Amino acid sequence: MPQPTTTSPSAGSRTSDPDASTVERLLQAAAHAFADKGFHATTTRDIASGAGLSPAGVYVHFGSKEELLFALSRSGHESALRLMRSAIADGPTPAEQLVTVMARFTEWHVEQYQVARVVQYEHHHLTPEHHAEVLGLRKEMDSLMRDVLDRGVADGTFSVDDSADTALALLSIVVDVARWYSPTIRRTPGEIGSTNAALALRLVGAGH
Amino acid sequence: MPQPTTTSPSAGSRTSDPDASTVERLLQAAAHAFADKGFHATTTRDIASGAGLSPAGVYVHFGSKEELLFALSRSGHESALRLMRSAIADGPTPAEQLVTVMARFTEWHVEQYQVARVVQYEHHHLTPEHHAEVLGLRKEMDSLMRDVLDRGVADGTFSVDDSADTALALLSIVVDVARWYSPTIRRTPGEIGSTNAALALRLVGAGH
DNA sequence: TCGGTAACTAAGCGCTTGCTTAGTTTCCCT
DNA sequence: AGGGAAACTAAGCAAGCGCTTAGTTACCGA
Repeated sequence: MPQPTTTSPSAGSRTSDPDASTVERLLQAAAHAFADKGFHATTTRDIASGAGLSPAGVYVHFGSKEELLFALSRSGHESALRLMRSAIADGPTPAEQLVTVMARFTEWHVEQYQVARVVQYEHHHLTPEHHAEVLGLRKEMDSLMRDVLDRGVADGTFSVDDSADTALALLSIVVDVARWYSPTIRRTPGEIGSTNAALALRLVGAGH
Repeated sequence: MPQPTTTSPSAGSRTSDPDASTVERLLQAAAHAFADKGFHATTTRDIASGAGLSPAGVYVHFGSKEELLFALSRSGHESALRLMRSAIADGPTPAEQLVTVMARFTEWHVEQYQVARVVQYEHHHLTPEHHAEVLGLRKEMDSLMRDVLDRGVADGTFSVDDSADTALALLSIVVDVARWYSPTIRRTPGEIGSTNAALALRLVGAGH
């Protein structure tokens, strides 16, 4: 009964697009709930009703609540990494790479702020095995950012004391968006993105 | 029976200084557990055994788990605010105020990283009333930082596009320390503090 | 000396949790 | 037409949760 003709089992508080597939709706509902209340404060019943299913319906598609978190966390990390890589590939110079990666990665944190929150703040609730896998992706983000800085230092456009410290600060500015952003804020993703890109240029001494 | 002569009721995993008062030990154990696993993943039994008490012993001193979080969150916010104010009072110029506030506030996030994590990441689990009280303290932090920037812009030492955006980025760099710091890291609080202070000077265009 | 008070524990209550089981419906392949 | 797999629900189980109750111990002022 994929499309019931009359009413759905829990007419309550659906938090996901009713036209999406069941797996997609479960991921959306889980992202919504995990971002809002955190992994442990979210019940499998929250997720089920958010996806328009009975409590048992979750387990047709995912073996556990943690498996849902892992699916969300892994795909979130992968799309963040993909976005960073393509932003860097698009910039001909380190300065343009830095601006593009800061702007687009910031915009992603705003537009996908629920997924971003799960990615940045819920990954330590994964099982040790899943956590280790995701940590590898996080280290890759870090070194992508550091490599941009190192290239800019090498060709003389950037001047930074320590590229690891500076990369961490740049990522802090971006990651923290997922903490403070709320959809009630009136600034657009593009505005926040270009603000952070401009701050990045100052941090690497490329404004002067 | 404040000092049992033989063995304590739960000889298990005490996480707090056994010489401190019971209330102090409860706060320490709660800070430890909330920082490590988050508010909802922490059980009152974790806190009790961390403080060397039976599960019921918590309720002699605190009415609920949330009341413990509130006590921790409020006193944490208050000591953070006190620290910011005194750092600003100690600096004769906006540039020195910025350096001091960034260095000391960063050091606090490192040295008190368990309390800092609770302060920065657990406050949304408070009741609406308690949350509102703490939000007032957080806004005060924000405007303290913005005021430093505005004074530096006014006297010509800083050049920033938007003091609110820049203040947010500066606080992001500091707050994010509570996310990434771990006691296994070999850098000292002083080193991390002066790194962040130097980054701050670059962000406000005071390095020239 | 002794009554009151505060700090504490053993036991457990009622509820919610993650997840399972057994069964129903729908659809598709032959 | 009819058999089987897949998607789903109703009901509920065992465990763990926050917190309470009833009682014990230790201490302190009169």
